[in-house]
Amino acid sequence: MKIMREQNSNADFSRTTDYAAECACLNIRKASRFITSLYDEYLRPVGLRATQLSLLIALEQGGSVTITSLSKFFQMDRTTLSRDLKPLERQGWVLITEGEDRRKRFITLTPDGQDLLKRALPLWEQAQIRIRDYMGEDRYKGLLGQLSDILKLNRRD
Amino acid sequence: MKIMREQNSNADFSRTTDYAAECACLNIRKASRFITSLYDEYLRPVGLRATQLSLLIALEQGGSVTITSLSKFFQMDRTTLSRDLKPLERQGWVLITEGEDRRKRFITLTPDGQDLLKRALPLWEQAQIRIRDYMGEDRYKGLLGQLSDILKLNRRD
DNA sequence: GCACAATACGTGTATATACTCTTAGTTATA
DNA sequence: TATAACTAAGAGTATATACACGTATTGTGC
Repeated sequence: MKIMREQNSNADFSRTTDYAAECACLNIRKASRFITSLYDEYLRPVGLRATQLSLLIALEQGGSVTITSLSKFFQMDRTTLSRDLKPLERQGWVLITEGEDRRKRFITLTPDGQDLLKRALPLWEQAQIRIRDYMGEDRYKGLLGQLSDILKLNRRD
Repeated sequence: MKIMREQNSNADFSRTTDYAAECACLNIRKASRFITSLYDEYLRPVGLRATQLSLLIALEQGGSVTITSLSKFFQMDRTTLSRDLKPLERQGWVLITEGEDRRKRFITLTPDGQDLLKRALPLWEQAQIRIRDYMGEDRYKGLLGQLSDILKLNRRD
């Protein structure tokens, strides 16, 4: 009986095309999942995730910063960043201390965190090269440009 | 004392530029966060998140499908999809039933789910228009093309 | 028909994400 | 100076994400 048209794994998503091909959100989330898993894979030997590496790098180069300022840099909710820091603190890679203004908390990279970062950066470069070589220099730069364009829509400063 | 160079909120991330400007993962995650929050904002009146809307649409147009086949369509881990469905099931928007092959579970959109979808789609269109108008038709299409290029790197079929 | 491989799925665990509400501390103002 | 407004952060809750491991079911080769 042809009624049970989809009672198998070869589902027909063809009519989904409009949405699937046009939705910026769906497509950027798909790409984000994939890219993240690729970077995570490269970073696995040192036990870091992509997001965590980005935090360590920002801390190494930004010095001692507050949670709110770091969250602005990453254009990320403050409470998200706060929770992202927890595993890093537990592992002893970052240190969170009180400021003179006792509302503020300052985050600092520890020596252990710096060591880890030294080991992680070459792995990051490999992932970087993988994507760049695959896409080609021009398309890669184009992508980065467009991603940065999108974020400009968010500027409230 | 100039030692306390960063003991304030105006942290200097300038030297982070190399990484921040070049890392595909960081930039796509930032853009993904922003785009997602934008779509979520438009969808809030109907109590749907962007990811959830994408699931409902796929189900409406794909019919009754298994978890694994749906996860492949979204290029998403099977267990992630499984958990994404939980809130939708709890709200009565999708129904999960056993197949003849008792390993399989078939997911179907309920009438309530269809109603919700009808109310949600116009909101999705508004978000869609927002981004498209901002970027311009050409850049928008370019972005979608590049996101889809990235995913081709993942093809193992 | 049975042993083994392959398939489909769930659970446990951990990170990533953001909204709402609350608390504590600081600054501005009447 | 007392109070209101503002700023910085935490906690509660809920969704999104994926890996490792385990279990049940089905298919296959002999």
